[in-house]
Amino acid sequence: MKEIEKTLESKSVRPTAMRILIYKYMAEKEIAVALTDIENAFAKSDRTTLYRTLKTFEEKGVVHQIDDGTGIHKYALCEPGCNCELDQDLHLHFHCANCDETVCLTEHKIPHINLPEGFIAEDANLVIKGICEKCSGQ
Amino acid sequence: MKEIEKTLESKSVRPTAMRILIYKYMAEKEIAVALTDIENAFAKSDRTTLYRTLKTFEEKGVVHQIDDGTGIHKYALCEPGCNCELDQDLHLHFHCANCDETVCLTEHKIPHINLPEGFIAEDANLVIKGICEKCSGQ
DNA sequence: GTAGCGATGCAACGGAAGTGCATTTATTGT
DNA sequence: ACAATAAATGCACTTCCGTTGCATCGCTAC
Ligand SMILES: [Mn+2]
Ligand SMILES: [Mn+2]
Ligand SMILES: [Zn+2]
Ligand SMILES: [Zn+2]
Repeated sequence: MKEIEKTLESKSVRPTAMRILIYKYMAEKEIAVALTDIENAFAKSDRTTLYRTLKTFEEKGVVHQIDDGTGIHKYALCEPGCNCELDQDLHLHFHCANCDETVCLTEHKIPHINLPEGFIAEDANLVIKGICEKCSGQ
Repeated sequence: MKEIEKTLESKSVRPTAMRILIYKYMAEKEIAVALTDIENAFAKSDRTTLYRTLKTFEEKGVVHQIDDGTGIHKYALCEPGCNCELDQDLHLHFHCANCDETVCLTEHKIPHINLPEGFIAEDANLVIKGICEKCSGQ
């Protein structure tokens, strides 16, 4: 518990009760979560607060936003040392077509791509869609 | 003109007036287009028709849908020989942070990725965000 | 204590995707 | 050519999320 407070404070995020709960929820889940997921997990919660909490978390480098192609914004906690604010932690994401869960594959970085003349890369997003380990049954 | 009709018919899409117009519009643009773009291009057009036209085009392999991370569905004509229905034409896409335009880089295929044990890949989406050739000024 | 600022909660807005159903237009069979 | 059938189009409406405005609450500093 104190652990979470320290983490938040180290990223200049005031550790309010709600924020600690959200952080804890995301830490327990090992998959990317959507705003609606959190909303459903906490009966007594307001969507706006959750929305702004995630926004703050993102700005302060507590979480990173994931676009897995479903059209729904998902979020996952940043690993220690993740520099995703600087687009320096370009790991790929896997979205399961069966269970709809999305996971970070933090060990798998996006390979460097040679672009045509004139194109300048600043950020990259690579999502693999398929069947996850849980659903493939092994 | 006859050319377009033949293309559509070869993909079992009836070449109606509207469909030919939309196809022509997409062929002239060299970038991915959103439903709203088409809507604005044709003053006298109904969104539903455009929506369903794009859906038909996609199902029949005339266009492929692009998720460039903006949250807006975009579409581009399939190159001749593109097998994107079968997830066999995994080229990457480039989204310009400056002009918001998205282009297909059909020559640049998504590199093969080794996934952890148990994960089965079926599809992939790679979007590079940055500054396009037009905006980088060369 | 009180002034000030950040966090929270409620309500409402907005864009875009998607659906139901009536109408028009094209195709087919006689 | 005509009727029957199917496909395409148009209008209205819905839903889902993300987003914003504004009032209120609660902590913190002076
Ligand atoms: Mn991630
Ligand atoms: Mn493309
Ligand atoms: Zn799964
Ligand atoms: Zn550009």
